[in-house]
Amino acid sequence: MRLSRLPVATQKEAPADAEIVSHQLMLRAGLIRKLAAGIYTWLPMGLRVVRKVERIVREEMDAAGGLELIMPSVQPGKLWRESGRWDFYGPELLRFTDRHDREFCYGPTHEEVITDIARRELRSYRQLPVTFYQIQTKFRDEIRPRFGVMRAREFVMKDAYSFHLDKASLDETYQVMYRAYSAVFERTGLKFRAVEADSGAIGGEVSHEFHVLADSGEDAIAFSNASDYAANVEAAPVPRPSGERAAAGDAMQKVATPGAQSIAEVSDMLSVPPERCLKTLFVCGDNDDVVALVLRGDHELNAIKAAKITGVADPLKMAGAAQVRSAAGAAPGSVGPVGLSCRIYADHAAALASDFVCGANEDGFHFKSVNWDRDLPEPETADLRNARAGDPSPDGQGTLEIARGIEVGHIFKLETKYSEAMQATVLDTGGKSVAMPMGCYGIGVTRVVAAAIEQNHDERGIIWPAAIAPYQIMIVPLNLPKSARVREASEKLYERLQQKGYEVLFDDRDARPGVKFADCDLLGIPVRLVIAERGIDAGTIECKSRREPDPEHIAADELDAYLDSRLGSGSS
RNA sequence: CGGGGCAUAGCGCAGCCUGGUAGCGCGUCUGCUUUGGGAGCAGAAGGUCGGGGGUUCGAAUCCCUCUGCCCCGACCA
Repeated sequence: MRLSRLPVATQKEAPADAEIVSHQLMLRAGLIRKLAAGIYTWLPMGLRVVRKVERIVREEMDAAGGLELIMPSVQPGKLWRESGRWDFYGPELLRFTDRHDREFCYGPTHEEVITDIARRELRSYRQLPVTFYQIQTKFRDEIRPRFGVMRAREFVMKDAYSFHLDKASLDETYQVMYRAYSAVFERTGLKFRAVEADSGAIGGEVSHEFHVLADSGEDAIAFSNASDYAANVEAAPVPRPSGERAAAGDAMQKVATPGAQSIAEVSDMLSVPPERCLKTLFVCGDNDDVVALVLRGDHELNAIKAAKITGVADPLKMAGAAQVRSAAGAAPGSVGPVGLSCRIYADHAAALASDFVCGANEDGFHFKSVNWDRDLPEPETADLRNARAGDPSPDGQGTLEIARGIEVGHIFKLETKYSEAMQATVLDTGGKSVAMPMGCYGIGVTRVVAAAIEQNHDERGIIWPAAIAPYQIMIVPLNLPKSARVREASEKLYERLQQKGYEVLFDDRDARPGVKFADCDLLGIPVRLVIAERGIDAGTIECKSRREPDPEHIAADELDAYLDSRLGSGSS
């Protein structure tokens, strides 16, 4: 590709509404353009990256036995009524009617359609197991699209669905997909981690998310420093601590804490460390009541764990100030578990505290030297908090560290949720009709592109891993208009490298060197080859890897070896 | 959905308070000079000031309204 023929110019400044670095760089480098909130055009340079990712995904899906198909993006509402999701899905589902006033939606996901396919095509256990997949544009009408294509409304996703005779077969395919996903992200050249995740509303079983590691990631993931264990923090269990509660000391005492609302303020005022200040959170119960959750001041409530407690509303909803006052008789900053009549659950660690501080349920007052069993009944205990760095790993090996991640893949077992609702059955070996257990496996293709940039960039621009770079090599001739030798040498090199199968950008513009270097860095092309009079005289080519600080001057006949070492063996 | 903000040239912004026919930087085009890290000089093109309505002799500017976009919040004890 000759840069002079690429009409999309790079930009020095990013639009003011681009918040995160990947969004800014994608705009500046001319990868994408916004059409509307959360809706983007992929320009030629950006599309190439999307295609690279798609190709890796497709190859690994095929290798794992997946069968590619494409389902419609527009889906009849009727199907969604069958599965029960028409009413359940909410405003994220973009709905509309056709001219005959029939209901339709733009697919945010394709369980209904694939289950419909399966129920029509699959009759016998002999056809199973089978995995279908597609790479397709989806639409979710997010409340608040942001971060460019990272959290867009329209996006490209690979979704796969597997169908089975029984649970054992599903488990087996799940493992196959787990390995396929690992292979996909391995090949992209990104640093990633597979983590245990909350499976959400469906099924109790553990699912796995694949995260691209990046400091800007929206998810926190916990992983052991001594084993393979890794989990989304929201799903990481915190085992009950083994220690004994220390003996109670002084008698409970009420102290004035005027103006002290937060744990930090109370802790400061009373000179008691946060871990011995217990906080009490009121959440909505199942039926109009409230439930009190007690945690150590230095711990964070885990909403997903809390919502799983019987009697607590799911999804979790914090009680309003009025509800708190009627339950505790004080404002949120001065409430505690002593004397409450509602149900109380204490996090394991909070239940282990002794001589602790908590709100006195009277505005502006706290209790000191409070002890379970002495000053208030032993609480029911539960795992309520987020895991944090330094906690013991749930698998018993090592301690946890926390990293940030961007969720780019998720695999989970649907079991028979859809096959039962939509009567997707096959005859088993005994001739009996059984609903097929299903698996569901997604990869956010366009999000992978953004995540790759979040993980790989510097102040000059993008640093593509070679496997997903839009082009592998940029030829930068200097003083092209005036030097026939430079023109000849660079044209020849351009020709030769393309012949070898490399994807090459040729900066044949009449621009100053600084402009060319800056664009090359911004675009993140892995290898830059500078052609100038000097090098021609010396018989060398200046080769620079985007990842390395300094160029190397390589003899012309060593070039292939250099490229091999930086890009892997040639061809695309 | 609640709260806040913004909308002026392709991009980044000023002008608005205090009404008088729109400006800066980058980019684009032409010419000359320049050519190893976003060059210099000279010239040029490009704007229904988001839409509609109102006030006024006169509105980018004041008022009303609509639309679009952005930010914050939806763990706080």
